[in-house]
Amino acid sequence: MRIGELGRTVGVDVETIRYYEREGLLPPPARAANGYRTYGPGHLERLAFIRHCRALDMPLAEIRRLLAFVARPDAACDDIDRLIDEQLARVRARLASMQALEQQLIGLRALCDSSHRAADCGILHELVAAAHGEACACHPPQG
Amino acid sequence: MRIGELGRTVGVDVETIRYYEREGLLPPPARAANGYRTYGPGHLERLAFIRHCRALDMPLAEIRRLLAFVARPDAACDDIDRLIDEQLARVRARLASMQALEQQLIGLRALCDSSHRAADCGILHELVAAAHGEACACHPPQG
DNA sequence: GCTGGACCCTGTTGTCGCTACAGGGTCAAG
DNA sequence: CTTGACCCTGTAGCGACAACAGGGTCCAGC
Repeated sequence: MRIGELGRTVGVDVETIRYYEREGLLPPPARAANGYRTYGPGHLERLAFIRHCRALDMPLAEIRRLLAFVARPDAACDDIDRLIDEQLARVRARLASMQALEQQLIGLRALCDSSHRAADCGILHELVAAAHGEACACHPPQG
Repeated sequence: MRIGELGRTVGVDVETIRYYEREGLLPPPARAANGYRTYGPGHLERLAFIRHCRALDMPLAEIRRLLAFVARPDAACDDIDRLIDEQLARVRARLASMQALEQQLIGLRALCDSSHRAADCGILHELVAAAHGEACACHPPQG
């Protein structure tokens, strides 16, 4: 199996596969006489594993840690739990800040809903007022 | 006003201010005899505007567009509305995908909650199963 | 035999929004 | 006269790729 077929099968770009190899996430495959990379089912499985973890938005460093657990099945799995918990905490923190951001944008959008000149635009006024340090819908006094 | 005072006042790192100047977001200030940058109230206002927009997670390219509107107050503000709408759409799309991700991680976490060997870890099994293309809690059949 | 196009290779550079140096200059206080 | 805070330019790094440049390889069709 060559790199193109592997990429199509797993749904990963060819350049990304080579990148994972450079980064040590995927072991270097055998080479054909012409220098082409030749992959086996083990590579396919490992790449699919990486892709799945990436779909869960895990950074490559954490995937590396997980791959180490796959290789050592006798280790305690407390660390795996902790890894997922950390990941969940990060996602939730990011979620909260994005929800706040959504509210700010909704407030800003409500200030302008008809067609007029930029000079009278509530959105622009609000942003400029913020620049003056005045109270604004985006950054109310309570923080 | 020198760069350090400007940075402290607005709450922007000194290196970031120089970066904004390089990127053309902030006009090059006058220089003192010793070469130090010398800022006036106009710079302060503009930098605060940028900072506020960045707090709304706008990419620098969009802030550039907004700054162009501030400079031309007679332009129609439809584009400003559209810009905020686009921003809101991006935030909401990201929000939806992060909520899905949170659910996937919760499902994954539920598979393992006691101390045992990695070989028996439900999380690891699930991730490996995903690598085999089998149905999994993270990527259920309906997509 | 020869050409076109799909595929493969290595290596470098670009993306975004900073951040962190390295290696120097300037200035006021002690 | 030295210390330390501040300033300068320029370059490299981050994460996770994407997008080339500039080549080699292979197979089908004419």
